[in-house]
Amino acid sequence: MYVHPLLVLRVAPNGLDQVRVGVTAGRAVGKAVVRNKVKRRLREIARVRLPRLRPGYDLWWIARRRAATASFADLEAAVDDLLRRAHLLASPADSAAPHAERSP
RNA sequence: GGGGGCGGUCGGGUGGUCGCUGCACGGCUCCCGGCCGUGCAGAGGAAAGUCCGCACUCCACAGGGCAGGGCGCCGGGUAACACCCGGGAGGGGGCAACCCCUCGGACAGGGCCACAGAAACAGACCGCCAGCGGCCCGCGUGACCACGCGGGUGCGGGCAAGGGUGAAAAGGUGGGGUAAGAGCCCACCGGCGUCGGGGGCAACCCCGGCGGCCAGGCAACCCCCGCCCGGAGCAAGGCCAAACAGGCGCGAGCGCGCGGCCGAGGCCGCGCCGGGGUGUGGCCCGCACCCCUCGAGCGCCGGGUAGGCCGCUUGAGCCUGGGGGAGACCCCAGGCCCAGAGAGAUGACCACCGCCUGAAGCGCGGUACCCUGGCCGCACCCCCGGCCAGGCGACGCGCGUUCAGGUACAGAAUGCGGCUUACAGACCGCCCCCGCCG
RNA sequence: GGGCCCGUAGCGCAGUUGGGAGCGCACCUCAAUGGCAUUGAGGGGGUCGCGGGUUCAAGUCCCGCCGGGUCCA
Repeated sequence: MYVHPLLVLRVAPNGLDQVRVGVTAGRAVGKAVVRNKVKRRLREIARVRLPRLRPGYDLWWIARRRAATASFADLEAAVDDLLRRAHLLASPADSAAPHAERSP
């Protein structure tokens, strides 16, 4: 589990040769309009980065309260920060294995 | 020009790149399924809150009643409503246009009305009034004892006008009447009841007559009267149906050797041979695993979980035109198909335009004040006053180039009719008030 | 999609035949102590979640909103 002021990222190996992504925005984020918007933005950000991700893991993005007022660029920066810290980018320079937690 | 009232409409647009959901067509792939391409469509006036009413589905139900809940002036609209329209009565706000609130019953009964006050629904505290009895005080006649008048006090009565309390106290004014008074009686006014006439479908309104002043409030306290309501909810409900468990059937050794146990004939473990089956694979061999009567595996059956499909979007539907009605609304004709997701589809990055607010800019109008010049008056000048011309211009209106900011409330989940709540702003029609000009 | 409960002082809570807004802790002042704690005496502090309505009078009754919690399918 990796934590950022805007987001929480949980990672678990899925035993497949692909990446699966889930997005959550709970009631603390806001009303339905705000929650839907945050989830749409997170899906878009994850979709663009999909081909650059290390396969074999499930990614669970959880929006925190301050994500409701964050800009799109702020969310992008948060996602990139968490991906880097989780060693999930499939670049050859970073070859360390991600620290996967037990599946909940 | 400014401010306001009522009714109604809209609530961003166009284009590009990368993406999402559904449907149709075409293509690819070995089936299930999936992929690619093209085209079309893809959130709201409140989709919201879930406060009412329906449709729909399942369960229950002969009929009636009880309990519980809701509604409550009259007429109309509607599938129905606690909604809507029109009207009525009472109360309130606003100069006005107009807006808001209330609506069966208090002689069917029960209950409550704090504090204050005599009394809160029935009466007498201070009072007012005569009568009776003794005593006290004062005044007058008179000899201090008697008599008369007035006052105080006591007793049993009459009265309800005045004072005072309170949110609320037995109608108001005037007159008659009385020991004092009182609707006790009379006139008028107000209210109630009733009768007659007129208007209105009705609630109700208007006019006239008569009657007696019989007399509080709260039913958003219980209650009474009238009307309405069976329960649950699309996770309703229906269809298909893995895995595991269950039932039935089919189903290949009662082989050999070694070891152990004991009731001496079997049981258990291991190995070998044979056979059956599953997986891998296009098929055979091979390999791995399971089983051979305490049974692997296969087939069938019922209920049905995970999961999938239907329900699921053609409907009290939308648009246009015509007609009826005061309106809500209804009728007719023609045309249209307009989201259907399933952790829940509209996003991201721009470009241009639109709308609103503010600042600067330009143009037009230009009264007051100020500056300059000229003329006139006092007349030699200054000062002062008046008139004319020019300049600067608070301010108003218009224009649209520039810059900055803003562009709300809010996301369908079975559908529909209402109610309530949130909302940047824009537009249309009618009406009211104020100011200015003609 | 339905059912129920709560909101009162800074915090935790009472408040029924509708008429006084209260209790404990905390806070302030004074006393006691050399000082602190304990203790004793006194005191301040409230849009009763918000807005309407019924009533003479509403924390209490009725209606509509807002926030929080909980249960069932």
